[in-house]
Amino acid sequence: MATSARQGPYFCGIDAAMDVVSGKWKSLILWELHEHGTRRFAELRRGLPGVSEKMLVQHLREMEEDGLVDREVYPVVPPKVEYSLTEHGVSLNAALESLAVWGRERIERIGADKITVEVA
Amino acid sequence: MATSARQGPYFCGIDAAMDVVSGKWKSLILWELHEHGTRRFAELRRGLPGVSEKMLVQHLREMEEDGLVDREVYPVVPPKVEYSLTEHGVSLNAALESLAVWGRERIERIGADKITVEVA
DNA sequence: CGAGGTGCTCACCTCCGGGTGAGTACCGCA
DNA sequence: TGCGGTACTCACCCGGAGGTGAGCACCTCG
Repeated sequence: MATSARQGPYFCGIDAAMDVVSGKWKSLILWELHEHGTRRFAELRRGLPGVSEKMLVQHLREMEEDGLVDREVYPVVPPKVEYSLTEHGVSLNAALESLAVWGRERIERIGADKITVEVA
Repeated sequence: MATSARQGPYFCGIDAAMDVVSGKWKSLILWELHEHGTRRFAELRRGLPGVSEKMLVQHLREMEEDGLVDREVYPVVPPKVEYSLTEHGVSLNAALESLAVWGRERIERIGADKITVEVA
């Protein structure tokens, strides 16, 4: 899935969007990038407690293929790669905002625990 | 997962919402119910080509637990069960609308096939 | 001189979401 | 009489998403 375009036939717009967001960390990556603008690999890893490096790379690669994130590699001696949102990534985030609002209301309703991420 | 409240700790509102929509057919069920109002089990099954009965039941039960759908059983001789959206289901659908718009734009961009469901 | 950080890749394994197919209790229709 | 429809449940299996841990090439800091 990571190396091939997904583009499966869709029933409606929803699953076309879901396809792009499906993946345990996709939406969180989107959110991180939205909050902080440009981030390096290790910064993202630290910002998403619990993510494995493999999954981070994999999801970032998929999101790059989907045209959601930009990946800029600096050929310096200690490797440096910067990730940022493309315009499509930004607009997807905007579309997710109303979902986020609904989710927050749901959290209130059911009284679930919420992890508050410490922003270093 | 079907029989226990999911309520896991969430990073943010998005995954609280995603939790509720995660499942291959959840968003489509939501859409069906939104389009047609009240639907019977077999009507939903026919409206979602490719869904297995087990998955339909399972998803409907989860969505009932999550307070998204109402399930009304008529104790008549040929079994009759009607499903409809609760207010939370309706509001979730509204929140998904902007996602759907984004998804439709993405379909345009990548030129993916789209399954057009014939509404009988 | 070694530990640790940077951005990965690779191999392996586990778990569970989802599919398949059968069974059920009752009815109407041909 | 038996087939098909209604609304399920149950048992089983498979594939893939996701986790674990190692390795790598190079550098800097203690």
